Amino acid sequence: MLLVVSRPKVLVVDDEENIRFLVGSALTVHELEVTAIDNGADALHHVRTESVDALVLDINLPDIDGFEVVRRLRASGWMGPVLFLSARGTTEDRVRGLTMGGDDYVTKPFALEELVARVQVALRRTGKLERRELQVGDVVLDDDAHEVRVAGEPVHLTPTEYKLLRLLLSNVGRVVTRAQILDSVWEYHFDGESAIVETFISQLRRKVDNGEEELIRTVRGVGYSVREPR
Amino acid sequence: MLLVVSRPKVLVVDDEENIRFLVGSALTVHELEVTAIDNGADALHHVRTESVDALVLDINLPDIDGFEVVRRLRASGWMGPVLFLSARGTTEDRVRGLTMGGDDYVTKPFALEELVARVQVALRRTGKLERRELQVGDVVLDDDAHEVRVAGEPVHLTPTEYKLLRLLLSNVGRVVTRAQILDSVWEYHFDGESAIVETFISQLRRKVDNGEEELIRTVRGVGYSVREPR
DNA sequence: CGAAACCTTCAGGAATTCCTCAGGTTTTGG
DNA sequence: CCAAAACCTGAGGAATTCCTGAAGGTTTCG
Repeated sequence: MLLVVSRPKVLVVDDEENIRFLVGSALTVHELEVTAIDNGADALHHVRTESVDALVLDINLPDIDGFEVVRRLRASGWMGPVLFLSARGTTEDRVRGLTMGGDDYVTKPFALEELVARVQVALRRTGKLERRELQVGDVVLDDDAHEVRVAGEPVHLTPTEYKLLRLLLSNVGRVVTRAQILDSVWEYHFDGESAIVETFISQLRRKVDNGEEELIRTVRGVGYSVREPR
Repeated sequence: MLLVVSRPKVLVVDDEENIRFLVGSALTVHELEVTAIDNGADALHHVRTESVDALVLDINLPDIDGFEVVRRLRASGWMGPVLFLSARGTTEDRVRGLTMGGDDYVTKPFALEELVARVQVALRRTGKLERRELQVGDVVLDDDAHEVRVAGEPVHLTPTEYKLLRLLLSNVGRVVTRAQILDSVWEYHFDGESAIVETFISQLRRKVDNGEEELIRTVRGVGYSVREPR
């Protein structure tokens, strides 16, 4: 059963088709609902009539300057976060002045991953994006805090233990093979004879498995799995 | 449902179109309600008939000198804060003499960021804008006073230490990676080999971390985080 | 210009984490 | 029921990561 939570809505405004496509794709892949517009006037109209949670906005637009777009939006009461895009050098000083506080800016060319990350940070700050958590039973893995809690109590895991638990939890109900584990947690592509997986599984169980009902199940000859919570 | 809180109103008076636009944009983006006027007479009229919480005022106006504008406003009982703009050198001495009673001045060319910050400080002083403080446990970072207090006692931080602490506190409950730190506090996009983050974390801990329960937690292999207060 | 404050690098040492090994336990198949 | 296979787990040295003081260089301010 899948509960579809309404996803945060991001409006991307840029006159370059190319940028719109790239940024739009990247954001969509990361579970955001994206609309793309190529000019300031339509963008203004869209924000005012639809609900928009965040704005990615080029400064050099064909009609209305990006700053002016934000100025007008603020004047009409829209308070959402804005991420400015600008070509390096041209407007850096102006941007710097405008982007204290909640807003942010990145200069082209930029790394898509970074841009996505910043949009997500902004959305989390405004509460539009929930925490990235994996939960099974009373074990919670919080990717933002990079912390694991068992029955509410924080439990300390080493980086490798964390990666392993993360892999298992994101495959609830499925068996993860030893090869998959080696491939994903370590970067071995070979395998063969190493008890390293067993060693870490063992440590994980000690830290995370609270006697009652075993969280990590051994599937003999195959790998390990975490059972779905009833 | 949207609750529109009334925003502080700022009047910008300058005869240069360019300045009006820049300053106006910067202030609007930062959630202030801005009106822009290009001469002294209209400015006088506006302040007297509308409600204005703060004034950004060029000294060299085409009609009435900026000083004179303020003199008359004070005479008619308007007590709001004034931020003078002046070209470097020309009137610095005179300004200095006039800006005792809570007013302030900046010389052109100025950084927008700085100007916005000063307007905000003035508005907070007069109670029109709430204070921005970040607090976790008994550590308080006061952005207006640019001051940090631990258990009530002021603690001196260098600018870089301050930025770092600010970054950590504004991401409570979330891990800030070493890369994010370098990106945000320094402006490195490159490298990975520098103990500089560790060095500053170390100094910060010495100044801010009062034995009891560690404020800044090391997340090995990832970065640092400040845990939410329980 | 000189002093003070600040930033940055470096290096030794401390703390943590990784990973192999070896011996024990459980499961499987005949 | 037995033997082999598969798995579990503790220990300890090696490797990595982090901490922190000191020293040199830079900037700021009077």
